[in-house]
Amino acid sequence: MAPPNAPTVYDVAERAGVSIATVSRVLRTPEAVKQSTRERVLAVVQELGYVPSASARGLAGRRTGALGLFIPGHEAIDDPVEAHATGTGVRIIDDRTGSASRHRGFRADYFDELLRGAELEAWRSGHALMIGAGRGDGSIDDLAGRVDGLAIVASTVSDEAVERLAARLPVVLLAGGRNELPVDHLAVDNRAGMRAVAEHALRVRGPGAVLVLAGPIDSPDAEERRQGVRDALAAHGARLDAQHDDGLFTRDRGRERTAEALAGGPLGAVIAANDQLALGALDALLDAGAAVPEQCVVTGFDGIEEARLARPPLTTVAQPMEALGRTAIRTLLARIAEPQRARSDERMPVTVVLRESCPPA
Amino acid sequence: MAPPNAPTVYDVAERAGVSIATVSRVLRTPEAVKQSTRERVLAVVQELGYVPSASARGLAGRRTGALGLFIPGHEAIDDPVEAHATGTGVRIIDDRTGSASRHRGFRADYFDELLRGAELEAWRSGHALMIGAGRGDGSIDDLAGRVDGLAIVASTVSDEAVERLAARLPVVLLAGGRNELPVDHLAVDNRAGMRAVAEHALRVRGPGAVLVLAGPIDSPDAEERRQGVRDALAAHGARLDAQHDDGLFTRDRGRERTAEALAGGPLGAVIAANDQLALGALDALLDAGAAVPEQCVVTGFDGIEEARLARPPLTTVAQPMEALGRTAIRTLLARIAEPQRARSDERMPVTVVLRESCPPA
DNA sequence: GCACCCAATGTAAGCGCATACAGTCAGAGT
DNA sequence: ACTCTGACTGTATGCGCTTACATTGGGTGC
Repeated sequence: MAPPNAPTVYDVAERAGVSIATVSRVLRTPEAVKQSTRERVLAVVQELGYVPSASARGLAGRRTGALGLFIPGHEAIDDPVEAHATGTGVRIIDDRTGSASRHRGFRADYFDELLRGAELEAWRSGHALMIGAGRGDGSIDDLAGRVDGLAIVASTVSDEAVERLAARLPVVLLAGGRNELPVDHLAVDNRAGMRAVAEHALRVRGPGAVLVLAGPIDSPDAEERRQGVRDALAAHGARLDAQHDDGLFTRDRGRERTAEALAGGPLGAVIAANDQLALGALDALLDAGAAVPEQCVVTGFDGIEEARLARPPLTTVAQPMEALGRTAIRTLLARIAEPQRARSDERMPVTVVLRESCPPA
Repeated sequence: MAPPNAPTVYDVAERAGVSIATVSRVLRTPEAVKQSTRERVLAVVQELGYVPSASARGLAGRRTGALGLFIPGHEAIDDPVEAHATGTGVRIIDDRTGSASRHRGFRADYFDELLRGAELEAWRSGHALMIGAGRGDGSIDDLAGRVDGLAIVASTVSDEAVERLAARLPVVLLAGGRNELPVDHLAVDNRAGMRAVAEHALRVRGPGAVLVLAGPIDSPDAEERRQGVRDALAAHGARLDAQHDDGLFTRDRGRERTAEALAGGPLGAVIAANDQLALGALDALLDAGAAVPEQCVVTGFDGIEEARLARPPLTTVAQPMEALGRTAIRTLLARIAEPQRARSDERMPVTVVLRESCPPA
């Protein structure tokens, strides 16, 4: 069922009555081979089911023909549906409320599109795409040995590792605000996007206080968004009665902090640094019986699918994930083509998506 | 920024004052090297930022250390949010109803988990995971040349291509009912799952007719599910007044057919072969003012996220996608370890998830 | 003190392919 | 008829690593 008898150039060459160089040429530079020869060789290739070894090709050609994308690792699995998968037969569970989340949120919503964009662009350029998920610097080394260029989602790997890798192959860093490293950098316009949505929220907010859920203090992205909120607050006149929370990027955090704030008085707006926090805020507001958006408007950031499907649909700032993926690959290709070009530091535009949770004025 | 000066074993060996064989041993079989030597070599590896070339290793070792997963290709991109991504700055759009879908449904909901499972398992076994998306037999050849084993989602590649590849390396076919090919096969228990959910639907159905949305006639999966419905109908007494539709797997199809059926009289149950169809049925029922589940119950199949978030939440049969991914890799590893083992043909269990659209009795 | 053995390391031979370089040969030019 | 040119094709080398086999040198047992 799986004999390790893969044919090589030698087999093809012998059978076609040519040298291995000709076989190689037929595959790499077909126009350099006489048509009759080419056809004969291709026929043998077909007949033998010959597939060139990427290893040999990579070694001889000093390039692997693959590009890498390194994303944060998966969370542990803890899924009631999945857990069953070890048994047999059919199991029936009661999940009437649809609460049995499959614990994937972040990954599926955020990275799948990135991956799609990257893969599409890699394919266009004739490269394969190899993805790796962050599980320590070791795993990225493994990836690095297999590719001609590497796109790394920020915060998955230490700065030192990035620098070390960058000395070996083209690297582009994705997202994250930092860009002190001597590598190409690609991010979204967190600050402007956040400012835009925050200004809108402040403009249409209800009568209560403003709550800012600003996210982790050690996240460069969160920091830029925080700055965007400051811009918006400043633009709306000196000091607002804004409450502020620095913390996790989780839905639970959003719910807790919003509930706490509500205990201190009515809220007129919740401005969250990501969609998870905003969804948590929605949870708390609905629990407390506060009408969204009539009494309190809510905004998020990221544009995950769950925000769209929330009730009410969540106003947010959509990141162009697919475009990010595409651009990351393009940046990589540009550097591969021209190693000495100036370090790029691109910002991708974002889109404020106005939905029911904070509708147009 | 990207000097092509990657250090090799020779550099490390020279600097550490050993032979390249010793360097290789330190990395492959550390226990075979004296501790003092090992430490000296590792120090140099660290210092030079040495990363072994996967190509050279693959060529010399006759294995790439990578496994492949081949999934259906991406759909064309047609996304109002994404389309903006070529400009700059911040754009604002009005999507109050949350209808600006990002056109990813299938991919994100279905394959991300598969990918996660596969990757997790590959990582555990010390393999890298390479994913490829179906764009013709050519692209899978490219993948095949890079990996030690290949998991292929059925219906992405022709049977001939699968056979050809299987002659070269271990292959496992995922999903799909067919299994005539001489390769390992892995699927879910479509029939039993469908029978279980259909029996439940028939048991709790409303007073109207039963509509079966059976999916494409050329899909092996759909055929198995169709059989499951037949089983359920038979178990519920000979002939039911069931209407039947064979066709696409899309939401629009579900909506259309359900609307047509409703025009002919009230429905008591809609049993769909996948979640997209079921969601379409929900659309049509809500349009028509039919109460779900009071008047008509609805069931789907797959367990995509959107089913959980639908209103009402959709009763469905969840596939253990992550477990499928894991098992696919395990199957591959088993065959790599023992090429002559018997062809495996495993069925994974499914979970009927009862939600509001067809609640427990 | 000598033959032996084993642990540690070195030597050398490829792995399958790309490619620089060296033919070969038919037709063009003189 | 002879050289020259260019289109094709063959020869030979090496990419960076793994690994079978050879070598070395210190114990061990007698």
